Amino acid sequence: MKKMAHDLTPDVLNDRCPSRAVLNHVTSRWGVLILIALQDGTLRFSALRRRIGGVSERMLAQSLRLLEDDGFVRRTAHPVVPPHVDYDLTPLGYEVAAKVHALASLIEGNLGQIIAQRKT
Amino acid sequence: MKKMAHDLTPDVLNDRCPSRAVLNHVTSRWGVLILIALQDGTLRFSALRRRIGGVSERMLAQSLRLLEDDGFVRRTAHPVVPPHVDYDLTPLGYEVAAKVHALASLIEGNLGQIIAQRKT
DNA sequence: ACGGAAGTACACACATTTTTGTAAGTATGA
DNA sequence: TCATACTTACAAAAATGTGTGTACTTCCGT
Repeated sequence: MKKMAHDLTPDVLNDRCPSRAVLNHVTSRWGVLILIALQDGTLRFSALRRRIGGVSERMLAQSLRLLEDDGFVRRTAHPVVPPHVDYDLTPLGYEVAAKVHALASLIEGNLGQIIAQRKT
Repeated sequence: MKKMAHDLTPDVLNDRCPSRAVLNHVTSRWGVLILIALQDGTLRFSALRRRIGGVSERMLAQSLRLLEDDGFVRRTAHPVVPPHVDYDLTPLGYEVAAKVHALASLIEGNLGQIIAQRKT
């Protein structure tokens, strides 16, 4: 028995592979920025919102939950009023964030070039 | 003269920074996959479309143009009929693709864990 | 001291915007 | 007839924004 119906090794190029969804969470508009922001340490919801320019409460909450469900972000809620919730990266989340950050830095570092040759 | 009105160093966390747009092109649903697919070498439009599961002609063309404008992908059209167009990565595109690929591989490699702990 | 305003971490309903898909068209060779 | 590499118009789907509510606490002014 060697032949299986569907492939067992994850492949993002494959339409039906579940890795696609996870990749999308990580590379989503706000997901990327959340991971980068949390690299510097724990942040609470409101601080994260201030750190990431342009994000709405709705999208921040939504994106955080996806990353939490995937196991990249840890949520710690303190049972106090007014509410206090801390967010930080899991070990795996840290690895992912490092890759994302490397990508963002590369782009930031070459932004001049990129924009310069655009109008060519 | 030390104080400038707006910051000159790119920062993706800043709402108004142009690096945001470039990052979005690269991390877009199809942009990521195009870069990964082109890492293995030159591909023509139709081959790329077959390689990337689930992409429509429309989105492939659109995403390719964005990456081309940003200088990550090079387009080479041969003046023949029927049309023949080759796509490959620029040096900068190659660097970006490597980072993206590293990210995708990390996710693929940990997909088991990720899915396993989800239902917890 | 007392009323008022702002901050907190969201959820929810609703509106708008953005993204993506679909189908059709093109000129021609195999 | 099918494949090629797109473009364009139209339609559907998905993402995102906006405003409201919550149950309090702290800070502010008077």
